[in-house]
Amino acid sequence: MSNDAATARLAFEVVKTACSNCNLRELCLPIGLEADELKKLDELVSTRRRLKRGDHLYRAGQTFESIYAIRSGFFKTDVLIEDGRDQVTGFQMTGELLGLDGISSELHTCNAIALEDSEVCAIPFSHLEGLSREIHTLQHHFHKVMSREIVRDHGVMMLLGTMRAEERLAAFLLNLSQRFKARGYSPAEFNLRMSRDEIGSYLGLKLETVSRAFSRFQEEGLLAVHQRKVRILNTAGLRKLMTHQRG
Amino acid sequence: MSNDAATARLAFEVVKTACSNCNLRELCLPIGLEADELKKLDELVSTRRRLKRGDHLYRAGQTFESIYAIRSGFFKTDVLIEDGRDQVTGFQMTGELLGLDGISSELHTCNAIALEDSEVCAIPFSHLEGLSREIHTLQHHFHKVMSREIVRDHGVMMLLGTMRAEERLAAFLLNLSQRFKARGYSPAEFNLRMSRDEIGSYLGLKLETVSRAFSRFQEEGLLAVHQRKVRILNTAGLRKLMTHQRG
DNA sequence: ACCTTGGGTTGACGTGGATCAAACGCAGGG
DNA sequence: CCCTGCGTTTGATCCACGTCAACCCAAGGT
Repeated sequence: MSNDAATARLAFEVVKTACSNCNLRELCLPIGLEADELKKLDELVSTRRRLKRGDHLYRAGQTFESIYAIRSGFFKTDVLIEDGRDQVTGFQMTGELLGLDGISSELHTCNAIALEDSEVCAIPFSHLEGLSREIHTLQHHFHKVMSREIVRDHGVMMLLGTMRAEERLAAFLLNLSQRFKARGYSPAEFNLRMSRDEIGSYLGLKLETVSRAFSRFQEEGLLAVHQRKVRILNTAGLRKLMTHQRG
Repeated sequence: MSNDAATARLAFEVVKTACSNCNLRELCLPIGLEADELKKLDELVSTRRRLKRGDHLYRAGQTFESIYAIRSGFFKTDVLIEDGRDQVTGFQMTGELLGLDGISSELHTCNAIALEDSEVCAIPFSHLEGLSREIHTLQHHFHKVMSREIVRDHGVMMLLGTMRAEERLAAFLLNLSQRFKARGYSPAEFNLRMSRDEIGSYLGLKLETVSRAFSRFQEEGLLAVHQRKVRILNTAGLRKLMTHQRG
C-alpha cells in the first residue's frame, strides 16, 4: 500500500480506514485539506466502530474523549431530565459529527443512538485539537462546524417557539429532503428512520399530532406517505405552508 | 506604563483596554491563562465599543469578523424570518461572548441588541484563531465556550419542547438568578432588563401568559414582582415547580 | 393460518395558552 | 398639574393541540 501523497488522491485505492479514501471527505471534516494534510488526519482517525440499530454510541454522563463522524447510518441524540421528560435534540446522518456537546464539561450531555445499523469514525478530541493547531484549514473548518450546530439549534428554537404543528412538520421534511439531496439521494422520496413518536419529540408535538399532520398533507396532495416511506409531491406547497403567516 | 509580564498580575494597574486588568478575566476568554499569554491576548483585543440601550451591536446579514466579549451591560440576540416572525434566542450578560453563530457562514445570523448601556471588547476572529494555535489553553477554552453554547441551546429546546408556561418561567428566573450570583450580584433580587414581550419571545409564550405566570408566582408567595424588579422568595419552590411532572 | 406485538391512524373530548379587549400605572413632556 | 404613550395587568372567549381510547396494519413467531 503506497504512502506517498500523490496516490492519496486516487479514487481506486484499496479500501481502508482512512479519510483519504472516504467518499464523504467533501462532507465531513477533511473539507479543503491538501493530500499531505489528509494523511495526517488519517493517522488521527484511528478507530472505527460499528453499531447495530438501537445501540448507544454514547450515553449522557459518560466521559467525553472523542467526537464521532458518521460514516454510514443514521442517529438520534436525546437528553432526559430527572423528572422523566426527554427530548430528541437532533437527527444526524452521514458525514455529520456527533459529540460536540461533550467538550464543555468533558462529559457527554446527551445520548446518541443508532436508528439503523451504522458505522462511525472516532476522532480523539485532544488529537483533533493538536492537529488543528498545525492545520489552519482544519481548525477553521472545525470552528465552522461547531458554529453551524449553534445556528441549527437556533433554527430549532425558532421552530419550537413560533411555529404551529403543520409548519413544524413541513420544515422538518424539507430539511431532511435537502440533506438527502446533498448526499446524492432523492430529495423527493426517502424512508424515515425514526418513529412518529421520535419526530414528535423533536418537534415538540405528540405522536398523534404528527400522524394527523401527515394525513392532512396527504389529503392536500402535498405528499404520499405510507408508514415510514415518504414521497414529496409538492415541495413549493410545503415551503409555502411552512412560511405561512398564522391565521 | 510597564509592559513586563510580572506587573500584569497586579490589581492596581492603570485602567486600560486590556484583559490583564479586566475583572472579568475569570469569567471570560482569559480563563486559566498565564501572565505572558494574557499579554498576547491583550494585543488581540484591540477595540472596545460602547453601546447605548437599544443600539445594535451587529445585525443579521452583516459580514462576520469579530466575536464580542461583554465587558458591561446586557444584550439580547434575536432571529427573524421573512414572514415577520421573530424569536429571541438568548440574553447575554457580562463576561459572555456574542457572535459565535457568525463563524459558520461568515455572516451574522442574528441581531445583537443592547438592553442597557453596554460596553464590549471586539475580538477579531482570525486573530483569535491564530492565537489559539499558539496557546493550547486558549484554544481549549474557546472550544469549551462554543460547546457550552450548544448545551445551553439544547436546554432551551428542552424547555420549549416539553415544559409548560409556568415551568418555563421558573426555569428562566432560576437561570438568571444563578448567573447574577456567579457575577457577585444577589441571586435573589435583580432587575429584569427585558420586557415581558421579550421574555415571552424567548420562552415561546405570549406576553400575557408571562404576565399571568408572574402574577401567579406572586400569589403563591414564590416571588415578589414589581414591574421589572424581581425578588425571589422561595427558590426551592420555584425549582420544584420547574421539575414538576405535568398533571 | 393464527396470534402477538408495536407502530400508526383516527375519533371524541378536554384544556392550556393564544387572542381579543379593556383598564391600569408609571414616565416623560408641556 | 394634566396629558400622552407604552408596557403591563387582568378578564372573557376561542382554538390548536393534548389526552384518552379504539382500531388498524405489517412483521415475525409458532
